[in-house]
Amino acid sequence: MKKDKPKYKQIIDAAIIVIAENGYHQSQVSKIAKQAGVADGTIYLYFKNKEDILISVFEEKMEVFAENLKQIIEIDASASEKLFQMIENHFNVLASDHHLATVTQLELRQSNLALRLRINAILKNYLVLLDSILKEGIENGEFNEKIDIRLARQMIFGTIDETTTTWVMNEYKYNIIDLTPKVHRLLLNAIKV
Amino acid sequence: MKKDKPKYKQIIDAAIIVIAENGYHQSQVSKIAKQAGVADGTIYLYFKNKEDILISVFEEKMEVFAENLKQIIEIDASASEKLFQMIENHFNVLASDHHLATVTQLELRQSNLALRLRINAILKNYLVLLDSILKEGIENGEFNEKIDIRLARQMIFGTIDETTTTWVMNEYKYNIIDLTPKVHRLLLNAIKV
Amino acid sequence: MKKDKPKYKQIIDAAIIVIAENGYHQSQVSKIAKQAGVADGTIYLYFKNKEDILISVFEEKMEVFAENLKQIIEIDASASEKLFQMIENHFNVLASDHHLATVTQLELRQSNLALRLRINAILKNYLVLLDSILKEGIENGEFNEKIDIRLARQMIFGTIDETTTTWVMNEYKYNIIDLTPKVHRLLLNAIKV
Amino acid sequence: MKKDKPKYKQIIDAAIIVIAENGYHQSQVSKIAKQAGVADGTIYLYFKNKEDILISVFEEKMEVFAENLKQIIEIDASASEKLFQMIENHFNVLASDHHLATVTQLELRQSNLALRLRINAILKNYLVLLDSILKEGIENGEFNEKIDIRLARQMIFGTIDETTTTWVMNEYKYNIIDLTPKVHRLLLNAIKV
DNA sequence: CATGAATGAGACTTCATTCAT
DNA sequence: TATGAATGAAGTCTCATTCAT
Repeated sequence: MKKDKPKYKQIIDAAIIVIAENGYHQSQVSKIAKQAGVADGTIYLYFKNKEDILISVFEEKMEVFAENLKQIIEIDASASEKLFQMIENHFNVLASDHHLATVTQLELRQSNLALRLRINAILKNYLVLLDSILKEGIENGEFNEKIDIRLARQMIFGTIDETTTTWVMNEYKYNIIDLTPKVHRLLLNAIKV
Repeated sequence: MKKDKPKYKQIIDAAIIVIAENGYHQSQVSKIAKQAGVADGTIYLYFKNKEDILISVFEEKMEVFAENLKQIIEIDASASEKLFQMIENHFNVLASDHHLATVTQLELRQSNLALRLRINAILKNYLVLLDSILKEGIENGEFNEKIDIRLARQMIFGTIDETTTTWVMNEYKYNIIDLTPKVHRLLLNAIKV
Repeated sequence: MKKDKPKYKQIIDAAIIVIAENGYHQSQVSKIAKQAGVADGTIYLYFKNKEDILISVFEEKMEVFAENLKQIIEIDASASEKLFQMIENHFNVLASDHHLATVTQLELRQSNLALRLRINAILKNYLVLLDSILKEGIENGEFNEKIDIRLARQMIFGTIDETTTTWVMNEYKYNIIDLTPKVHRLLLNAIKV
Repeated sequence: MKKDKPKYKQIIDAAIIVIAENGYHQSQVSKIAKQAGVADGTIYLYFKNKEDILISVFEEKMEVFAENLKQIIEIDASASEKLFQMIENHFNVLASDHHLATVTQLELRQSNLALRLRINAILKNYLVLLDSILKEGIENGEFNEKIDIRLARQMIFGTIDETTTTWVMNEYKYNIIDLTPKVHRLLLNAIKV
């Protein structure tokens, strides 16, 4: 499996650094290769093309979110508590890696539509997990049974995303993790019974 | 004033069509000129450069949102009702011009960071108006005085944006205007007393 | 006669100023028109095309050199004295109009080959007059009869030109008129008996 | 070192041929690449931009003049003899490569001012060597101690340049090398005791 | 005579990808 | 596996000139 070879991760990590520091349109394959300490051609032994690098960057990192979220779902707690954990986790991961935050919130969005559609497909797994929290909350009477799950999911994701992007655009001036309780309360208000 | 000359609007409208139909990166100046029925060089009598066309597209169209929102604010109605109108207006404008919807929700986001920052500056006016609805609601006791206005604004905008983008990505399969009551109720729940 | 109309000279003078201040490649027709206080199209009522403006600039100004030189030739003086006057006159004209000096020594040389060949044709008249000074000097025994007139002319013109260009490139730091005696002595040495 | 790679010289030589045959303004990078037998992009592996090609052309070729002149200075001969050799060498190099002659005397002068200033800086080395011949002649009593070295240098260079340009403009109709004795005698007269 | 809005051809440079070593 | 030199397609913008008013 290519993904397990050291150079694969080496290139992914190099890509995040290069994109965060130079911006999407200034992140040439040669720059990524240099940062990764390999030759340009070597990139193509591990990735089909440039787009494949970017998708893989997203894939690898979304996995972290999804992994964490899976664990959160499995803990023994209320749906509301799980929602809290989810928000906190989201903020935590990005707060601990500003390069990653810049890349996912700003730079990767400049990619072409095709890439963004593929990224959305990856995101879907994350959103499905979010759905399961919502369903659980409705079933156990924590959340209002009348809410439209799809809309609620879009609200939650839209709010987290907008909050994070604003934080990145403000150059991490404040600690985004501190926003968790407020964001949680706001969203909970919207969906609770 | 250049903006009042017919060719100015002609080019703006052509740009929206070309970008919506070809995608951001396949919208060459020559294509826009052809669609507008002018020579390539004529574009540069009305716009400084290609980026200037895109900013102007956004500026011109955001004006519509902002204008409408200003009128909404001035009507004699509750803050809740104004919020409803705002959401409905947002959906209305984009539902009535799918080209515009595609451009603002998908294509323009592929622009480089510099352009996006300028677009954000334009958006600010819109967000300021949204703030005033929130303030009014808090003052007259409709909305919870404990809510953080900035967060509430990010939630509202994030939700509307995410909802609209999902609708565009689903190729306008359903009527987004119909979502207004549900979206409104959800958001209102989050902020009402 | 077009040349006698006020706008003709107006445009010629504007061209010199614009070229001197902006450089050859930054001297668009529209800039010259603006400086002359006429519309772009008006230029084409007086000049066939842009090249025609530049040739006319040269023609008009070379006329001054040639006129002066003709008078110098006609005065009652030795050939050596006439050579002195010629050098002095050349330096005088350019020293009294730095814009003109910049244009003839630096900017006009960037024109294309075709234009430069036409300029050379105009120069010929000037060189013919120089030839007549040389012939006179040889005939009356002032200059060495063995010198090759064509070569001597090239030396004299080459020296004056190189001297002037150096002065312009040094941004008129010193007074070029003061060089006249030294230049004269040097050239005279080369051709005297 | 890029300059030592075969393609570097290949491109320089191609540039001289293309410029001589098509003129400065008709020498597109693609033409030079084609003549050199490489892809357009390859040019940019060896040169920063188009201007860099032109400067390098001049640099490479001026080196020949300067190298030869250095050897001339070192030979055991009178300053007058060295001056002769210098003139002859100058004529020899250009007579043996008409393409080069056209490029240096006519085409390269159409370049913009910035490029010409850089070319002048390269020329300076050549002029410094010429100065040392003059100084030597003055010290050993061959040349008049009263001459102004800078002026004498400008005369010598101006004369050689004007002579060569005239020859090129006359399309090499006569053998410029044959002019050496006459030019030498003329210039020597000007500066000898 | 004068205007000035409109035209449209034309070239430098970048960079993802390949392939011989 | 790994290299890195070479490829070549593709697009923005300028500006001399025209012509309807």
